[in-house]
Amino acid sequence: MESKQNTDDLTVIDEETLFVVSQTFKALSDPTRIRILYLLYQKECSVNEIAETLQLKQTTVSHQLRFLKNLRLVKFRREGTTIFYSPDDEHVMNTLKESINHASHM
Amino acid sequence: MESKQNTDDLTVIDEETLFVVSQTFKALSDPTRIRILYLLYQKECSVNEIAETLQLKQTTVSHQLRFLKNLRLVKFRREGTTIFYSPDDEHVMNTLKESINHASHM
DNA sequence: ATATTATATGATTATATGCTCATATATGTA
DNA sequence: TACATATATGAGCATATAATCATATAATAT
Repeated sequence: MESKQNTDDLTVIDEETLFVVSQTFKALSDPTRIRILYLLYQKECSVNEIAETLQLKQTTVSHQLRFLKNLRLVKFRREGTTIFYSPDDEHVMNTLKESINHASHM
Repeated sequence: MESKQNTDDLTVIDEETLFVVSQTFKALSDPTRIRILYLLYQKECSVNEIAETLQLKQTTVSHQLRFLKNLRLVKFRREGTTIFYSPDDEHVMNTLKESINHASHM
């Protein structure tokens, strides 16, 4: 782990790691994004499929997909006019699944 | 897992789980809270120790600790006028540590 | 070229968030 | 009691965020 140590032997998180980690958790901190990711985890979906399944506006889904795309948490492929999205970060998806499991067993 | 299934066999996250999970990740989505939690993971600290170590205002630390306390992510004990904080959710701390490790190895 | 369908983008608005200041509360001590 | 120290709280402000509307872009078919 990239880190510095002070005189008390405390490990300090470097700036870049702090940024990446906080951004990643921010992606998972919104109910809409969680629902989208969890849906994609189960099934590759088009934008409209996501919107219909989760009862969201198409633009809302599109905006959130852009967010997730920027963080490389989802990938996509085009088929005609339709674009299919799927998860693209195994580690983050595992974290999400684990947390959902943990929370739902409380 | 508490869940419902629709005709496409898609698991939908129940409202309560969705709330808990998103709140938990929200706690980890802020750099200041990450730094506080990571410090407490290494060493039980008083409010002032946290503030001095991380170069934060005492009030800032106190507000963030209240946030973390409400989610039961930290616990505390009193010793005179000093209050010592420490982590109180092993699962969340493991998630945080794992993510920091993962991100710092990129 | 025009129409249709799917998706993306920009602007706007309402709400949430995090930090700071001033101040309150709590404990211990002279 | 009065004072000092540690921590907590409330209000205000600046910024971030998420949803929505209107509209743009892209691919396809007629």
